Amino acid sequence: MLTERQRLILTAIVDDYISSAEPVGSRSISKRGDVGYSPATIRNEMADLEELGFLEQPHTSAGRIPSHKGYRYYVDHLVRLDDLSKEEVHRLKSMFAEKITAMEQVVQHTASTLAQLTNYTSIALGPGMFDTTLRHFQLLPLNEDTAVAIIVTNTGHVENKTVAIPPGISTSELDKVVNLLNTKLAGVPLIKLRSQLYKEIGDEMNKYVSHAQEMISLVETVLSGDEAHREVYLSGTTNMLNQPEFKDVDRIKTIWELLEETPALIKVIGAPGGEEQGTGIQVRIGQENTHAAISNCSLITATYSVHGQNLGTIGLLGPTRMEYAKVINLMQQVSQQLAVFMERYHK
Amino acid sequence: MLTERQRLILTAIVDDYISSAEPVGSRSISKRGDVGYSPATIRNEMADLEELGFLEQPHTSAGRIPSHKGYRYYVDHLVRLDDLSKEEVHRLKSMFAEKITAMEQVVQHTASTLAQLTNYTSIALGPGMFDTTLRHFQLLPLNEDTAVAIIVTNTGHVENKTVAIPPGISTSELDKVVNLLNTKLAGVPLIKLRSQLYKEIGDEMNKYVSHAQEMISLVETVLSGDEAHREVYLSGTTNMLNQPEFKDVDRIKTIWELLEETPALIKVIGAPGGEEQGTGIQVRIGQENTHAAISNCSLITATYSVHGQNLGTIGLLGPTRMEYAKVINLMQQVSQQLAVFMERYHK
DNA sequence: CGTTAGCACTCATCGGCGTCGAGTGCTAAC
DNA sequence: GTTAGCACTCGACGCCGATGAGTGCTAACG
Repeated sequence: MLTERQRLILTAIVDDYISSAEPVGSRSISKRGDVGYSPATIRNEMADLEELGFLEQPHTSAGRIPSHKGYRYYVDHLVRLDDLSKEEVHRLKSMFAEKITAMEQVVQHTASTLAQLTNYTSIALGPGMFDTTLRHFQLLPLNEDTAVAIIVTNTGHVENKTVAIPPGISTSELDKVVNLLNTKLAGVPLIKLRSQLYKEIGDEMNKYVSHAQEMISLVETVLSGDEAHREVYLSGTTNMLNQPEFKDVDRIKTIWELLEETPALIKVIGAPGGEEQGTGIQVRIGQENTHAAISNCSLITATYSVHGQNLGTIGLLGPTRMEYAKVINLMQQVSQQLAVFMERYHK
Repeated sequence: MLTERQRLILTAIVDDYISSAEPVGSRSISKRGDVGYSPATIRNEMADLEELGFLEQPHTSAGRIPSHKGYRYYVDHLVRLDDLSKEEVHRLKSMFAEKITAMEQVVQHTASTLAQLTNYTSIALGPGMFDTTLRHFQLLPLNEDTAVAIIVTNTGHVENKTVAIPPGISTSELDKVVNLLNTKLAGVPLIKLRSQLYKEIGDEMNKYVSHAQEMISLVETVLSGDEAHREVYLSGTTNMLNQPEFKDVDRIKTIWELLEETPALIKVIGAPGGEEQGTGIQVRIGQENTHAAISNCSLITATYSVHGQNLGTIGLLGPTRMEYAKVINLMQQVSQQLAVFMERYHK
């Protein structure tokens, strides 16, 4: 579709613009050395590229900047993934070489390191509970009308919730119920927990426990909402402010409001988008993002999974003028390392 | 120190500036009606007030704005606390009328409501563990080399941490240790937990448990760091961007970096400052704040406590040009309501 | 003697205007 | 096909002068 020369020039323009943030003119491309043509020739090609929709001009007498389509073509066909710097490799390795820690911590730490290495904002979606199972359930009374309920999953995730104890229930009855739950429901996937509740232990409850109905609804309260509950970790949010495209407060504001809104964020980061050559890395450029607030941002995401089961996502958010080569490269590395870690962790 | 008329004029200027964010001139004060003097007279008084350090002039031919000293005097002597609006009262009441929930949730919810009502940024320092005691300790193996440790306090707070199990330790031994800890250390204040560890159970461990040393250091790992660990909840961070004084990106940046840095934030919010007439409300204006990033902000904090024991703090951060009357009023209400809630909660 | 009207003065803001220069598109020559 | 040359466009920048809000001072007023 594009001639070799056009690809060469487009690459040069995108690279230039990524590092300078200013419209790039024919003269500066010509001077770079890697494109051996005069400004005039380059100008002709640039006019063609603009007609084809890969470039645009902020105003008549300015240089060109890549359009979304231009970035997309660049990411899909032109970007060259050079090697990571030693520092980057070191930082990544050391992260996964640490002592055994909770899965969530690793994800969080990874995201924060990515934000530091790239100077963009990282958004990490913590592991979901799709295939996690109940490891342990506990109900600890704090006083006569309150108790704290604790759920531990096989992945080591701990959820807790304070609940009211229905009046007239003794401690021994609570214990009985908790024991019943642990023996009958241990190993059951969290998402099936509520449906299994009646099936497995409804009868026994009615037989052995007074106030059975109250107890069941108590347990239901504890379980409710937890399936959908996902942690979102943000890091490097102030990095955004370093980018010249966000020197305007209004633009920051809409983005920031999105970042504060966890559910919207989950939707944004989870949406499907352009996939980068089957590596699980997705690149969403500008309006390819579902949310208007980041329609002039690019979001690059990597998912982490175990046994083919997608657990969560790590994303990097920056301007469309993003260092795609560096970021995609980093993401690939991280994705691989995370996969190894998860395999080991889940055994 | 100031004449009645000076106080009247200072009040008018501060009020005006708070609502308009622009230097206020003699003419506009005169026109307000509540100060029955001509612009000329007011000009004379303004010159005096400036000489005394209560006002300053951005440039020669502009109006006056309050200096830090001016704000301080206003807050200490002039501010009039009018009644809260019905909506505000309603929001506050409904917050504490909710069902029994975890203390942390109430604090968090309170802070977020304050941010919404005031359009400033709220910073809440979660309850510390000063007088909380150990309610329950648990160690759940996830696989042969990892376990998740859970600590529950008498206030219903749950901490958890994933730890490595020293090789060669059986499940039954773990159980033995956990039981020992629960029977011997339940009710012990968290801050004394580590020191009591050796005293109370060192002997028994050595007697009944193999690998005693490893087990003790395992438990120590679990306990380490938790005493100092405080949750910080932010809310309404984007509200900052609505203030005209923060339309400049650089200023936002330094503030935001502070907000991202939990330990620094704890220090800032916990520092002592000007106290408002013995109500526990503290007002820190401009450079009274310990951190340079917020030297042109005001921070108003209220502490919540139980039995005279200070548990945590809720703060509101805004420009020095803050609606002191409204905010102080709200804070007083919240502080009282929180105290009642905590009393009830702690019983 | 406190208060106020009058007036000259200061200074930030804003729109208009000319200059500058980066970059383009077109044409003609190589 | 490539490139030098050139006229043209247009945003950025700096320099006015006008405008107007606000001041400080002085003199008059009750």
